[in-house]
Amino acid sequence: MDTKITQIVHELFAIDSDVKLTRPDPQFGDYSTNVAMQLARPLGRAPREIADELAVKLRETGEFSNVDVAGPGFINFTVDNTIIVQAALQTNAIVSSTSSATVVIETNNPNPFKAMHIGHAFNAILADTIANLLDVAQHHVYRVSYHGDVGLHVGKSMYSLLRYVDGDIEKLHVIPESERNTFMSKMYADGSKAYKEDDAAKAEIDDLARQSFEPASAIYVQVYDLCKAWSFEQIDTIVARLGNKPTVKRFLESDADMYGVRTVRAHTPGVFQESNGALVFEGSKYGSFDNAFVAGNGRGLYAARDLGLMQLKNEQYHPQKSYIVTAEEQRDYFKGVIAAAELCLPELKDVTVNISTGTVKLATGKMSSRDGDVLEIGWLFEQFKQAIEARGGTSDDVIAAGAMRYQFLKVRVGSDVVFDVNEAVSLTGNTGSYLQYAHARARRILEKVNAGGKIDPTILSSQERLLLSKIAEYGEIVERSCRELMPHHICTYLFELAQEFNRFYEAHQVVGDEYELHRVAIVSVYADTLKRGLGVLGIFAPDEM
RNA sequence: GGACCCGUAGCUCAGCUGGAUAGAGCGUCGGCUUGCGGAGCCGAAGGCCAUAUGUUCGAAUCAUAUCGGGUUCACCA
Repeated sequence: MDTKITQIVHELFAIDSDVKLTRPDPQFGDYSTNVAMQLARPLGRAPREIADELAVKLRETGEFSNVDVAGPGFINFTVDNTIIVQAALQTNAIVSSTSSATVVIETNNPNPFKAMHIGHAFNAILADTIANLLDVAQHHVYRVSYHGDVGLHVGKSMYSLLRYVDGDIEKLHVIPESERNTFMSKMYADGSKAYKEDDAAKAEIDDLARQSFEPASAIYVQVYDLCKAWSFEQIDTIVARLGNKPTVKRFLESDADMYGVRTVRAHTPGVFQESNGALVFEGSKYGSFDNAFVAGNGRGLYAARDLGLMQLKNEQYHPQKSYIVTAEEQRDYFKGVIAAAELCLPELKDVTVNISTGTVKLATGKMSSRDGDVLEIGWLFEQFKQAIEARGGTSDDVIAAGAMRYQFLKVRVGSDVVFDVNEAVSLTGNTGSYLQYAHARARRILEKVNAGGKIDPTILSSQERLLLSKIAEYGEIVERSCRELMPHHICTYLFELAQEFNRFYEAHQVVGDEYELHRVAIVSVYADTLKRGLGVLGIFAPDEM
């Protein structure tokens, strides 16, 4: 349709224009373009005059049932019902503008030896959904995870753990699986506290941190290996519970370290400078800040490991793009690491992209792991469950996860999420539960009747037309979400879609009506579209709840 | 202090590749109700889109400045 208009503009005014059709307020028509106003300047003529001239030609094509010029020079199009119905039935035609690429994305990266909280859930859910978008865009997607299994935080946990075990690993084995997360969380918190308050403990923890690279005792190895395994089990379980798709590989900092350090050394001097024994990258020249990649004691730091990780990913997958989703605190930091990586390894140019998220704040106040004021993910599941059951519904993890995912995904990537448990759990308004319910309700109608009817364009009511037109918009919305890697567009759309359906539903009887076959067909397309959209968000669309 | 991000209704947010009267949800107030699942629908009130200047036929959207908030600034991760 837009190419047709471009063509007419060219014939009439000999100008190449970039005609984009937008969806105006329904009162104006089905589609709209402001091309006349854009042409006003180059042509030196009044926009309405140009619009009128274009409108005449456009009417002659016979493709539109109505062409209007309105306002300062908009051209509004109304198409025939047949076109609306056709478009609603062909929503899967998402044209991917770019050709398929190989893409790597970290869909979760919590550290072992620490507990997972709501912030980890946010990161994992968003990253996984972005991976879904990359899937939809026909890329070859590898979902991976990355975990910090070495360093200071390990030292802190090991300090408490070794004291707890006191030479007897059996003391860990007797801890029931259900209590491990809390236990590990406490171990880390205790070690953290000791590190801050006690100089002797600090020295010991520093040594235990060093041992995460080169263990000095058999018991260290035993405890470390067991707790690390526990952590990964825990992480995998929770991430799956959140509705994330499985990852294909787990990268570890302990593996990345060697690669990174070697690369840093190979480019010193040059990319890196030596300063008091440390190897430093002058990130301040690249919109970041000066940062040590290798410490004065020769040990690799976080940045070196991220650099090494980029190499590992490249060796394994040779991706055209590699996405890392992190909190905004790491934004400048990653700018530096990426700049350094591109200088050391030209083949990594323009590959790694850091997508930074906002922070999760609790409506009750700031979240702080130090004060223990964090929302534990298991607790959150329980809250959703209770709220749904309080409404007389039955809930399982899949439904609770859907509600949770939506809460995180509905805001623009980069915005903070203010997580109000009561609001998230309220189940009314713009929530995942509303959409899940909307889907279940539509499915229940479909259960009661025979399918096989067809939508009849000649009898569309205004509500039916609005609903079908909204359904037809699906492809455009998903395309935009994929292009921008912003899932929230889909959330906004699906909510509007469900609202449109509820208006239709309020106005029309489906079952038993003389137009039953026609309406059932509409409900069916609607339910499928809603389900598909929720699917992209990783939200399960239940048939009943 | 430097760099980056943000400031839209009482609250939480969309809208930002410049376009028609700035939209939702929650909350408030008022309707609908013998219903295919009311977790709904309809309506009302509520906005100098932080402020100022500029660019433009046209600015919530772009630019500059100011004010207010956040993040970050090497041997932690």
